[in-house]
Amino acid sequence: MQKTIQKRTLKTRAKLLQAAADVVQKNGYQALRVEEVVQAAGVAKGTFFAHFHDKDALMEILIGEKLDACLDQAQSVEPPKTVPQIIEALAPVHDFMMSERYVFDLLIRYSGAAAISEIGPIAYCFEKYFRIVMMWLDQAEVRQDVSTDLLAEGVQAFAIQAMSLKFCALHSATTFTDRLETYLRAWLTPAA
Amino acid sequence: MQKTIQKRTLKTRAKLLQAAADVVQKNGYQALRVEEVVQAAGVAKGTFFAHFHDKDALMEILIGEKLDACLDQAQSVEPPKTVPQIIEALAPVHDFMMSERYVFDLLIRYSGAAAISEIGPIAYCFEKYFRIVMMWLDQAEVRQDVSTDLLAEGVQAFAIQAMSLKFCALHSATTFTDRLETYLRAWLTPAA
DNA sequence: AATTAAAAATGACCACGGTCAATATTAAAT
DNA sequence: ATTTAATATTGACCGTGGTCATTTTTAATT
Repeated sequence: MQKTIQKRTLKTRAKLLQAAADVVQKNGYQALRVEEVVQAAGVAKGTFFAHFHDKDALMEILIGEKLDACLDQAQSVEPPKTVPQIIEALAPVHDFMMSERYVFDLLIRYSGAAAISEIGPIAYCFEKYFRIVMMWLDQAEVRQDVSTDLLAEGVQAFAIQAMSLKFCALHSATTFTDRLETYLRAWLTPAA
Repeated sequence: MQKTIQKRTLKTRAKLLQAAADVVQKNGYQALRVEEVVQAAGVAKGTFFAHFHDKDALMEILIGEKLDACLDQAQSVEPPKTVPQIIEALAPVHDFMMSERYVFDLLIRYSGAAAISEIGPIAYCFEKYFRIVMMWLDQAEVRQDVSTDLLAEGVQAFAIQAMSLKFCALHSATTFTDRLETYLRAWLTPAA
């Protein structure tokens, strides 16, 4: 006999994911308790950890799914060509990333998290973010002296920087959008 | 009678900090347990939380102190003028920031953490990092079309990006230094 | 020296994430 | 239909961060 997945397994997993989504819906990601999820799903606590390595693994899935949807939304509009257009197009993505401190922290923590040959849902999203921006930049009015790969990586770095500062009381005089615009103008269209 | 600080308080606090430093010395930051610290200090657990709001608050102090020392070290050398020199000068700082995944995560989490009118030790260090880099850039061979403020913020953003990717199995083909050099050349000396 | 009220220390207790040996269920083989 | 071995579920239990009512200590006042 070899490893076969029972139908029950898929059902239980679906119940857990649904229950978790419901719990998040009610009080946000930060407030989620494993105990609450298993009660809502009608299973024992041990079952949870048979399906997800730890609480973070569940969060990665939930947040990853949502972020993926935001990226699809960003990709569905007309490809932006200027800095303000790029920022506007990415707004749904950035808004979700900043929606909760907890979400932002988890995203950063798992942004590059990948065991060998097994990329996590959040790392996958960061790759997708990168690819989308790169495709835009290929057709946009930006500097041509460096590769679009590099430019796209920079956009990501600056977006994260601007989001970090958004959570900081000290620097909150400037808005996220204004700050990101300043960064990206200097990065994408230097010596203007 | 008004709030007066007893001599005992300072002594206990010093004992806790010394004990914590010893514990970190032995097994690193990640492995530190509050229970171990209070035992080494010879006080009760409750005392710990009378002195520090939570475990993170202690970590902020310990890691902040160390990072501050690294920044002093960076500042003690001849002001760098080129990108490779800047990277070399910052090496002690970056090395410490990347020394443990736990350290890096905590640094990011508290990089902008500041209650109104009370800046934390780590946020203070990020300010210091920023000021040092800004001073260097004022005298360095870099682009002049944007402010050194902005350039220094960018250096920080790219350094964090490069460090994040360093912890990622996927992108580990390129070294941290090489990646940061690519970023900073494009950022500080565009259209070359 | 005795009194006293603020300040500090204590440790039993709780919350919550995570473990694992024991039990129950599934589905393939007979 | 029965057996059987892999697979899934269970819930008591543990580790560790954090709380708080109670007790002890300090230092100013009489």
